[in-house]
Amino acid sequence: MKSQIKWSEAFIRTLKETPKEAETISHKLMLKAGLISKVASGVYSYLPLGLKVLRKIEKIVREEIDQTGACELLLPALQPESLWKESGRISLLGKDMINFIDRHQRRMFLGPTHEEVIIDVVRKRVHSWKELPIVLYQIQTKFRDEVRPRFGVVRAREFLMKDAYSFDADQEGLDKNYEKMREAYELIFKRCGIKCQSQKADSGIMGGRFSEEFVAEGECKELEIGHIFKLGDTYSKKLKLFFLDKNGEEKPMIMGCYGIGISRLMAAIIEGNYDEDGLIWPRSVSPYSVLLLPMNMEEKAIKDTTEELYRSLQKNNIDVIMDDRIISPGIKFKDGDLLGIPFRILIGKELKNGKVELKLRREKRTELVKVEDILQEIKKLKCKDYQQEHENLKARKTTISLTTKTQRLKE
RNA sequence: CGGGGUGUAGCGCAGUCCGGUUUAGCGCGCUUGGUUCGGGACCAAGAGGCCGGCGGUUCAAAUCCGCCCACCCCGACCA
Repeated sequence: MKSQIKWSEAFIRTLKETPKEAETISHKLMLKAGLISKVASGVYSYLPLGLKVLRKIEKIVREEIDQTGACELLLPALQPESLWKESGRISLLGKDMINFIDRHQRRMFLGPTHEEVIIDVVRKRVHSWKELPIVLYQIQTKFRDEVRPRFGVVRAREFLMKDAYSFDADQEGLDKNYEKMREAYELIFKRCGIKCQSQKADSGIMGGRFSEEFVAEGECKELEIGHIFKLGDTYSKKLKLFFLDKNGEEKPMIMGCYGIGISRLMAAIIEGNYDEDGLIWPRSVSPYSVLLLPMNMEEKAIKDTTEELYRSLQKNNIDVIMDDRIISPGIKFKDGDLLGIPFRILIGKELKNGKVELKLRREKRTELVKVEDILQEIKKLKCKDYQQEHENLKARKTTISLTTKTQRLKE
């Protein structure tokens, strides 16, 4: 996906009026800014801008989950009934499971979750305590025929999810992996720019002994964006996921599973970051970092400077979108605000003084910057993000060492 | 699934109660020409609708009746 683009060539269609189907902020803004397009109730297309955000979120999720030592894989959406008969969960999930009969008269499901499939993968190739622990994850589309889809992407029938599964020889192992995952979650949500709380939860259809859900705070009141479970040996026993321990005894693996609703996370981020003019993306997930806003592309000096900045930002690996449309400025301002790109560089009347105007979407203030300094200025501001990243890294190390200490104390 | 609501042009709406002056309008958007150009510009001329679908009542239906469909909201559940 292009990290720099001309507006005229991007497939961006904003809406001046909000479609009446939307009532919540995130739903309204996603439609207005042209992030998504509804296909059916609870079924959405992600337009280029929306996909860009989704990919940025995925990137953060991958980085943090990889950091825990988990390995990414990709499981099928299509699942045979036989596996589900083994786990006995068909009646539990009930009508939420989308199913059909294939041409050979076999019933197939569109995966609402992947415990059955991942266990099948693991049980076919892991048989010894020496191979444990194992932690696997994927980012994939889930299908659930929700009774009542709502709020756009918040509760959809087809949605993107990160789901991880841990396999351990014993409860202590599970506790350790669970803890690691929980720490990763905290970092993920922090990096995505949302405040989150974890709380004990009902394990629901997942079963197991213990679970916690991560709830986004703020106006989206209690939106659950992540859930982690200590599953124990329930699934292992049913699906015959056994291994031989040190004494040669056959034992069920101890499992945990960990989900994050990626598409829902996107909605949660919006709920916590907007104003009356539109979206305000946290820098980490914004579709582009910089918006170049030339007042008039038909004026040579403005056009040349804009294109020069476009190239130099590009060269410096900074995501940039250039509003090269030949339309009245008001539209550019409104669209720009609606899209919520963190940095806006306006190229206009100050150019005769050798200056452009820098504005942060989140702030009201505009700053005049010399054309030749603007790149450094942007880099400097972005640098603050890197510092934030470092702090996150430090936080990660601290929490991990703290955990280790706590564990030692327990021992 | 239970309860409530909506369906008229791409989007937002009026008209529906009380059937006929309606050739079904308005705003935005769209097309063409011109003037504009620092916060969704202006003028002019256009294009675009079996009024969600099917059936019924009637001389006559967007409007009344029946059935169906789609979508939204509240509830239980979820990422």
